[in-house]
Amino acid sequence: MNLLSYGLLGLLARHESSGYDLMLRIQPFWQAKHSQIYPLLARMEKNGLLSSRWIQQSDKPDKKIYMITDKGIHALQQWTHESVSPPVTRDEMSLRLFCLWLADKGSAIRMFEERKRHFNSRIAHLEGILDAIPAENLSFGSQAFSDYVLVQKGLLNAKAGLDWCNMVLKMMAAGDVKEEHNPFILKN
Amino acid sequence: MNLLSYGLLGLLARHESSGYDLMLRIQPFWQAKHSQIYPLLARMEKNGLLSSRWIQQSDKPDKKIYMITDKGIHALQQWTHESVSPPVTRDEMSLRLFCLWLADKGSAIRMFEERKRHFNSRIAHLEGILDAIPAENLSFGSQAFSDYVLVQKGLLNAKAGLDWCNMVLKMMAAGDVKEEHNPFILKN
DNA sequence: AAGCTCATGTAAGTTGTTACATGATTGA
DNA sequence: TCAATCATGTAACAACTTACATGAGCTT
Repeated sequence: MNLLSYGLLGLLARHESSGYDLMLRIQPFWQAKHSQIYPLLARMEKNGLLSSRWIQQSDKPDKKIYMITDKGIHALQQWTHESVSPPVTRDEMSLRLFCLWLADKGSAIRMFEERKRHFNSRIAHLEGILDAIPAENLSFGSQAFSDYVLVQKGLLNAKAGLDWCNMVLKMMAAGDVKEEHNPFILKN
Repeated sequence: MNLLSYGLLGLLARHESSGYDLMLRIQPFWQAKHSQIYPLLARMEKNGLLSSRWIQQSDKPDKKIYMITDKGIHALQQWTHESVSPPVTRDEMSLRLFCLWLADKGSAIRMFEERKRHFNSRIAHLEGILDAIPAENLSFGSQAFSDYVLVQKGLLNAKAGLDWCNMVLKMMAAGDVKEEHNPFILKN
């Protein structure tokens, strides 16, 4: 039982869905390809955490719907009591910044503009999800509250990233203004 | 040549260092264990991107110092021209939030408090790095500018995460206040 | 005496990516 | 007609983690 499998279990605890659908639902919060998800679901079913049935569709390909079992619910609740491991972020851009000093300004600007586009589309996507969350009953035990909290996590993060890009672009535009007079350089 | 190897190349372009030191230097921005770094450095040396020499130490174990070769510098500069792939974040907490609605409030609060501690220690660590960056010559081509930008990236991110934790904790403390009157629920 | 830091490596296992494989329907 | 979406799977490979292995010096 790895972290991804608990994520899938958490999604299936809300409502049954196909592997394809799970892949799409988990995407914004945990990147996983279908080639990782399908075998994992099969293994989880073999271990009795899930059950499945096939749904025939006339217009689209048939699909396999997974649903969580009592054993699955139990495993999920056990997991809730364990401590959470710290986040792992692997961002090529961080590594790129190690050698920003030997890059030309033009390609640096393009890199930050590209990252701004990334954050803007992520913000748009998450705000779309946010709009779909029912505003009534946003109290602790509700699924809407879970969703709200999770989407805000991504949203605040993406906005911080966007702010950072804008800060850096302004600093680069300010050019060779001496740092004593540069309003962008703030230690704290 | 994977992303991590470019990261190591970027660090070695500044100054030569040991595998152990590289592991520590890369840690705050890309989590990698020594067991991944040592074989990678050996492979990079075999491919002519790095060279190495042993340094004897009397008080501590001997160490192997790697330095970047001309071929390594060239590879690094090539990489600078390629497009940057989007960040990948794997945070168990996001998955945990999928099923926040079936957790008890007490363990939820503990989870957020733990995450606050994580962000606080990360902020303290990054501010330590920030203080070591020379404030003079923070203009584009300098290593100090690279460092400043990179540390700000992590810092703004951690601060956004901390704000998010505090927001959620306040929402939970507000309890069953109806959402129309709850000042913490803001769409946008 | 026990555990941490420094220091380098290997072995075995898990996780994640890319590519292969198929095939109908819908929209540009 | 070309590409995308829906839908499920396998195979091969790359990336990453955990555990094994060693050993001196320093701190509690």
